[in-house]
Amino acid sequence: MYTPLEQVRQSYQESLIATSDTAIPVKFRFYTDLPSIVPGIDTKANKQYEQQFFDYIRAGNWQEIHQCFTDFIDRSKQLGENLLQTSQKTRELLWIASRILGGEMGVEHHTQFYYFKSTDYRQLSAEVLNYLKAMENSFQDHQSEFEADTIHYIKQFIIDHAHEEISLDRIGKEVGLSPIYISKCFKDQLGMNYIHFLTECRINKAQKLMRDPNKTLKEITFDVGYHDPNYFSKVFKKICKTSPTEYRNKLLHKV
DNA sequence: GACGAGCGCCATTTCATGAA
DNA sequence: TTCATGAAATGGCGCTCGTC
Repeated sequence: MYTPLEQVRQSYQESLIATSDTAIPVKFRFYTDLPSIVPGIDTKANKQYEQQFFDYIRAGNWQEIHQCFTDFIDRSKQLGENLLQTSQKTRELLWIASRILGGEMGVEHHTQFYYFKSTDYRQLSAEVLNYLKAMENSFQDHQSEFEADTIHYIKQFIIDHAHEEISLDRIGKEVGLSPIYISKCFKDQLGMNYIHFLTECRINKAQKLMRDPNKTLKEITFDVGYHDPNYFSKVFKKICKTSPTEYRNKLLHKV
């Protein structure tokens, strides 16, 4: 509960989340008591972890999603967090994952997050894994049903060859289709242009390469498929809202 | 490394055509 | 009618160069 008037908005938002499912068998819920996704670290870092978790869902990276939940439950157990609170936070994350899959990606699934019956952390882990398995199955069904094989192949081809000289012409020859037709299908099915997808692949790879402090930005520029460090810097800033140097400094805790 | 200007090429869009 | 492709116009991307 908040007393000052200026905190009404915060109170309202928290109430919306807390009351999102009336089927939960608890009388009271104290939102601020819920543990964070990574117990023991600050709020900002937690936000980053949560953002990464959402990216894993969007990318369909189920191995990492499983790992996130396992890590969260293990850490909560080690820190002696209350089981009910951990269970509630887990439900919240599952619910968000469900919203991303359904709302953003059109994945139909019928998993109901009523409540966990678990009486210890081991059972909680097992229940969560079951929920995740069901969600993953829905995701896989959706993929096979709606994503044409050709577009899937082209996506993989771009990911695998993003660091090379790549064009719609080359892809067209690879799959035996017109570059113009490929461009149209790509936009229709993925909602983004071919070049946008290619750029994101390159920037993602660059972000990973920046973890190596021995690699210069010039080297990374060439490693990801660009030929000009200046242009790479411009594209990186446009996509990431920060310069390559600033990003790397934050990554390596040099701020 | 960051930024801006300028240029050429390429991707996208729109419309049209032909084949099945 | 649908699918695959082509032509033309247009806008934006990618790059170079110069400067700080």
